[in-house]
Amino acid sequence: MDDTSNPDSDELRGIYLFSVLDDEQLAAVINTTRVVQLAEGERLFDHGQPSRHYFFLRSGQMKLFRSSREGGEKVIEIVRPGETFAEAVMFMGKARGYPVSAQAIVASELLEFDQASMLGVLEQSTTTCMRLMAGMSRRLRQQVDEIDRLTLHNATYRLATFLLQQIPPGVLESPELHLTTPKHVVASRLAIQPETFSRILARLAESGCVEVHGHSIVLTDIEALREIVSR
Amino acid sequence: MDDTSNPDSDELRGIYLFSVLDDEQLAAVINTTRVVQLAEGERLFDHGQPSRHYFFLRSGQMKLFRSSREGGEKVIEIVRPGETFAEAVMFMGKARGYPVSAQAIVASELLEFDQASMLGVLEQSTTTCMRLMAGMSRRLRQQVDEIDRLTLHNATYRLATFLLQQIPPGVLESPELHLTTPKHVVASRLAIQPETFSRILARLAESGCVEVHGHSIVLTDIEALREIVSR
DNA sequence: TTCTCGCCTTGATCTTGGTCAACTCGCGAA
DNA sequence: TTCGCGAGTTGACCAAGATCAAGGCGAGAA
Repeated sequence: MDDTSNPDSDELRGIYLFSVLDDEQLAAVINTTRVVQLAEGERLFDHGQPSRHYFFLRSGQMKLFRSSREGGEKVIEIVRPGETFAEAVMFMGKARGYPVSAQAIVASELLEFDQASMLGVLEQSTTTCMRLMAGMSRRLRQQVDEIDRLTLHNATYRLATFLLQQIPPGVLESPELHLTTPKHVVASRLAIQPETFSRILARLAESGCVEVHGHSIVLTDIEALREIVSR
Repeated sequence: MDDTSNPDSDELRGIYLFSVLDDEQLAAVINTTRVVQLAEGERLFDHGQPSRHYFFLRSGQMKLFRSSREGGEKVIEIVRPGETFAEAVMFMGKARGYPVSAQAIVASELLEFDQASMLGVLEQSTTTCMRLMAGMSRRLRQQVDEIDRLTLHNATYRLATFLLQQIPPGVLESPELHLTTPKHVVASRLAIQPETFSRILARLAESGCVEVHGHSIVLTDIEALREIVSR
């Protein structure tokens, strides 16, 4: 499929939120959908900005983050192609605006959906409501896990957990991970400074858990990593 | 109203999830509702335990928390009378179970609702779906705020934020707060050790922001607290 | 009343991870 | 090819908050 084309029914039905909609409902969504192209580093929206849209990432990579006045930045989530984000925002009342900022890590292409049209669909389709609620519920649980890691565990634990999560499903032994995200962004995702991230990774390499060659990380001793995480 | 009685329609309609239900739907909910009494320190459910119910706190106080293997504990939320909790869990699939543990801080009385009956209601009432989604969305935002505070701000900031949030609406000047929760639980809520909590509060008292007498805290200089938070 | 048990406080010390600074490495542009 | 810049790494040092230890204090029981 042409990557820069307008969306068609098939593409939208592949998105979990729209998969059960009938043709008419789908048409209502498509009518208010736009394709958005972002260059590397470009902002999609800012924390606090009134929210009218939610998004589907077709290609590229986005980060959702919070900033502090002193210049600190915490990446809340890294969005990968095929994922939606900001769907949950439409119930917060636009007064409060987006809870995070969104920026393209690399050049990205997105579909921009209208909140109002989605609300109309939700009124008609409890099934879609259920799907959305399931998605929100999953995210809620992830946030609790994140708070758990931030408060009950140290930086090494968080990094080890991250590495294990990156293992593609089905791979059993010594997988080679290719970081598609700059290390300093991963560090922020894990609430670690870049220097500390580098040091911890070096220590893991020294103890034989991993081998690092630039963006490639081979998990040579998965059991040792699991040991760190289960302790 | 008798505090230990079974719930009636009026009480349930006061709960945001049920306020728009018709008599028949309400009856379905009431049929599967139980009153639960907990003594101080008693557990309601544990992290990971299969979830079948969600709850409304009639009286008392509950804490929702995560534990680590080493004995650490992080309070995710303190539940006060009139609030519901674990509503969002019903979409996660019972396989995963409750994302936190729940324990009574003081003797408490709750209403226990059945997830299955609620799912039936949601199928029929998009309005109720909307309410539930609004509630989940609000919680999602709160969690992002929490992650923000944990990663981008220090312990003093978190404590000052907490104190300002405790001000009853309408009070403008030098409010006197009565901690209904043990300080070590508040400390855990803020991801601070009890010793550090005590020290920071002492420092705030010394600098004239607050006056502490046991469980009573007078905010003598709200502006100074706001200054800490807005920096 | 006195005893006792937790909660809280305070002091001393330690540790993790942050900060500051210097340097390397690769890559794209001129 | 060289230059320049940004990402990453490494070292030295620092500080916020944790940990360990010792009392104090107040509420409930005897």
